[in-house]
Amino acid sequence: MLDLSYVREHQDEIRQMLKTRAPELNFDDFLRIDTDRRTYLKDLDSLRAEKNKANDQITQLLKEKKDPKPTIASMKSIAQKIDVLESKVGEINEKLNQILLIVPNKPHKSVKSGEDSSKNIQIRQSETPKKPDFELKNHIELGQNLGIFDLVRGSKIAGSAFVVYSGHGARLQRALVNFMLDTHTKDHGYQEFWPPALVNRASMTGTGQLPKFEEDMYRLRDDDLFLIPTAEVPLTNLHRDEVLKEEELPLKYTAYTPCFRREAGSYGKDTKGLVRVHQFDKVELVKFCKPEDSYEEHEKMLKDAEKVLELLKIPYRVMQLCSGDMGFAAAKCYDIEAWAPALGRWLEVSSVSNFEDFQARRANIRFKRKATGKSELVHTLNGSALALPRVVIAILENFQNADGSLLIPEVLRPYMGGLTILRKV
RNA sequence: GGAGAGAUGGCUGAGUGGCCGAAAGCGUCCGCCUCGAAAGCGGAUAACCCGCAAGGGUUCGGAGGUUCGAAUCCUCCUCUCUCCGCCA
Repeated sequence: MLDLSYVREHQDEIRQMLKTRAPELNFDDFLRIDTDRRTYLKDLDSLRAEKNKANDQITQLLKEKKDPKPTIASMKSIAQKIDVLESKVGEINEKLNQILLIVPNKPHKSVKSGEDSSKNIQIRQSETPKKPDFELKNHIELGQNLGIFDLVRGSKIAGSAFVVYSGHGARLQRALVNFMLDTHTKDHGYQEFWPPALVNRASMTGTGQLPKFEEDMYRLRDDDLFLIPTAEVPLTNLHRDEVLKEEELPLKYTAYTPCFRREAGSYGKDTKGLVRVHQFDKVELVKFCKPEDSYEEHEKMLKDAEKVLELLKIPYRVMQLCSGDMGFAAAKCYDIEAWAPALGRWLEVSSVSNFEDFQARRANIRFKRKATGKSELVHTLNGSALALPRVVIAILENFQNADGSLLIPEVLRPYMGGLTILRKV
């Protein structure tokens, strides 16, 4: 959510931003509603001041044992006027808030403007992926041959785009989760959490999934709960409606959770194998920090996420997203993409975003600044580190041998009971 | 699922119709003291909205209602705690 007075004072900038990021929004309507609201609010304030004065008079009269009847009568008529105006203001507030909640964040000045991913900028690349001297099998064939996951049965027990891992594949999930969590807690100083996978409407609104993207979420209608699409939601909402202490910032949190995405409207895209599934596992990083630190913390978080791929020795590149390719709530975003040689594609395995105060304003997350004694909104950041299925794809396709066996990345071996190579069953 | 109790500032907690934006304590900040600190003493300290300011307004879990007037009374909702039931 943007700051209303900022919007008011930077109309041209916001109008320009909405053109690319939310063309369906009628900005003039919005401004008109805002003006109306301010007019009514002023009237309401002065009426209330009158009422309060009358109220004091009544108190005084009662104390002096004089007759308060005439003052009570005039106060009654003021109260009626207030009632009318209050309901009007209530309606307007509702309208304004509804709009404000679907206005996307404005990109940071370092973000290039552009329509889609073609305008993204490559920041760096770990190494040039090397071409093997044998014919590569894709991850689906490898996975099936090695017996580590089963899409047909996933589809039988849940539906299409659900997967069941088995045997060494199941253990690989566990290994990846533990490896990633250990890396972030021991080497990068994040505090570990194990949050609920179901959250309420307020939480989903706080991080920006609602109200705009309700269609993309799995929802439990009877209880009005939502399956989390990412651990960002519960982790960020840990501090919803809280005032943090300046000296405890930045807070660095990490969690493994399953993630659930309906992927409504994306049928036909990436339908192959593990690239896009409805339920997947992910280790997430979340930070709360002071506004002046957020861009530095953003770069650090990116490095923390990259480190996982470095350790796994998976080729990757870092892209900076252009304005049109960024998510709704982000002010700046990097994607990390892992190389999948058999698919011949870079696969997004992480998205590292700085939301500035966009989520903090929605979720009311503040900190008390010592120098001023005032509370301010924090900046929130998050990044995947990493999403598992595409990492599995990258491992399978990069570490396969000519005979169809799979080399286990060195850092994972301790988590796989010392297993170094996975052979056909 | 049933019965009862509760929700007040950064935190704990008093307040049962007007003198309450709210006692007290903790915490925090400033000053005194000290070589410095601790302790002690004195003072300040909720958030938000409108306004250049003076000032005005809103907010006691949320939404309605009663009343001239609600933290306080009534209704509904949410959450927390205790007991019972069920259960991994």
